[in-house]
Amino acid sequence: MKKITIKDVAKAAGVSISAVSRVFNGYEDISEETQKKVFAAAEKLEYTPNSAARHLSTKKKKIIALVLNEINVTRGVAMPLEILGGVIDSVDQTDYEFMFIPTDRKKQEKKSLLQLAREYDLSGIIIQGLRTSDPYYGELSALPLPIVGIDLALDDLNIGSVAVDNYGASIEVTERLIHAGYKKILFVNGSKEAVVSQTREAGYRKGLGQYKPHVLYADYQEQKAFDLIYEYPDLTQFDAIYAASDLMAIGIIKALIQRQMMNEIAVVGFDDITLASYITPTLSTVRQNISEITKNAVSDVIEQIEEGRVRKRLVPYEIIVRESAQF
Amino acid sequence: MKKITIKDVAKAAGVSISAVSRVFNGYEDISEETQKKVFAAAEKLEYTPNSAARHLSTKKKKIIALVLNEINVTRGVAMPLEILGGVIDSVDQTDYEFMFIPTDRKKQEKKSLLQLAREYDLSGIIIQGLRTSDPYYGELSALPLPIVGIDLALDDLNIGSVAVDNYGASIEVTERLIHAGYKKILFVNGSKEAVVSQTREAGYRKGLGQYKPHVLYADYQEQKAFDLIYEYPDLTQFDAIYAASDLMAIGIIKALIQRQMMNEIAVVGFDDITLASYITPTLSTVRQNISEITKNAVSDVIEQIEEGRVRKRLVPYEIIVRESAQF
DNA sequence: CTGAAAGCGCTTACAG
DNA sequence: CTGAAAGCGCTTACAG
Repeated sequence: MKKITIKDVAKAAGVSISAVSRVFNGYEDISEETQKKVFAAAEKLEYTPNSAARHLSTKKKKIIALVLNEINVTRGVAMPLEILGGVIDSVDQTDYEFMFIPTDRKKQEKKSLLQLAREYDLSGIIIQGLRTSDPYYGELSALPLPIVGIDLALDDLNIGSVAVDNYGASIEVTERLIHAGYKKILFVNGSKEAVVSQTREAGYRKGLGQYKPHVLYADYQEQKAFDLIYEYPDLTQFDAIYAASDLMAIGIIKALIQRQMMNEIAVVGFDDITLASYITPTLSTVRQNISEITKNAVSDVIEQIEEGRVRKRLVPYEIIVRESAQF
Repeated sequence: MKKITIKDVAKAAGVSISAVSRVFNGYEDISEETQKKVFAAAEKLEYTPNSAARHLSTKKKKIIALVLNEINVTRGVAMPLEILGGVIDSVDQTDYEFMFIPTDRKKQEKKSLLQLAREYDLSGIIIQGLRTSDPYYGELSALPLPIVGIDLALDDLNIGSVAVDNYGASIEVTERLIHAGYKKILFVNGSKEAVVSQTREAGYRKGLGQYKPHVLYADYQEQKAFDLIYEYPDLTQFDAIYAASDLMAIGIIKALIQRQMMNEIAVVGFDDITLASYITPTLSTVRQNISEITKNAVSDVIEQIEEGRVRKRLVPYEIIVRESAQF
């Protein structure tokens, strides 16, 4: 493939490469005639400035990276895709460049976040899906770089965060269940390492008040949640099950149906994934507004980059009542 | 954020920058001692070669880009995510770099594929989600660059393609329906512009043989498919409906249930999205093996880059019989 | 085995 | 308003 560089355009337009560069960067002090010649030549040659060269020579870079951890774990859960799409759309409306950096445990061990930031001259990072046990998690506080975590509750005041109000939502779910007469509530949590898990569990415990907590862990997996409930010795001690994710709630519903106990136990999930409204019975759950989250994440990193202000932001949730739990 | 460059490492290690570069690029003719000093210095400084500088100065670039069109159209359909994850995993196992380029109509109009390729010095492109009406679609044939389309049936022998055998699958679905006694089959297609739509429809027509085709279009939308079937004047003229996507099939099932006709009409979908096995009745469909598709797409672009061989590849499908159609 | 130097394709003070 | 030149951080023949 033939390379077309700024020199080719300059020659074709009969001007210097400085002139071409200035035209492409929207400088004001360029005669209209030069602009026209440059654009004409560029168009004819299908010229685009080379990204690497531009990045290398430009002073103030404007690149926001979205670092997504473990995106391909669960088939059928489109949340990382929604986040990706949302962040892309938001960044597109600014003059920042977008960069997508998928990661996982192995990659984290090979290259630190700081190295990643240096490698690509990042201006700021939005990161999602981290567990407390991830290498990047420990690195966060020391990072000399604007950073916003999604679903990441760190006390560190230098790290931005945007998350649905997991704590408040869990309190409300629990309290409403209690008010509706469900006082023996089992909480099926994901993993102890996920920050969201901890927060949701804390809300559940808070919401319970005087009532006794019961917590099991199913690692955010439908099958594990199914097994847990299917094999649980004495389910009659519960009248409601609140799961930290819809997928686990669905596993629980299947197990309850098998055990013919769906009528005796209410089930509430979290996320409002697509499946929630398609299964039978339809699933009551807490909806996260992903596009609200991504919009804020982007505007917050930019604010952090440009003004240094760090925000801890909670995005409102919505409780969706469907067939699996009336409360 | 302090920049650490090759100079800092060279100074810290007490060698020239050439030596540092050679060590990082795995050259053989470097004394072990130099290697150790360089690695020690690099580690201490958390140095990583700057990507832009490296790209600019290196001769043979090795970058494979995944261009995904319109990723955020349908909530709950995780296929683009599966493709993304699959391509990332495959590229990770090679010495090529991965780059993600999301696009849409507007972006396509602003920057051509050729310009994109030049901007990032791409070695090869994997592209998915194109419709025949997209600007990039028309550009494909003239692109002087290794390219593999997913779900893209172009006659052009210079463009690689990997796709499930849409034609064969549609023939088999149709023929099996006929053999099972369903001879009045309605085909609900997506859009006329999508290449996959055309291929699936062709298979349907072929499989019908002597029987009469009936085709409607619902733009791959559940709601449109629902409306179409819900309002269709005389459904008794059909005994089966074959939809070009699961999502439309689900809309159709909902409409048939509303009209109390689910028992009289068999429904078959395409894709095997997660929802297919969760709805009631569970959906018979054609499964695409996404990971097989992505694996082949990556190995095919690389083969095209390195050896110039272009493949047109069909990946096997699997017909999944569930409750909505026994055939 | 090692270093000095040219060059990758841009941007941006600087001088005119 | 315009061009020549330095510099961004690397890689890679080249000479030793």
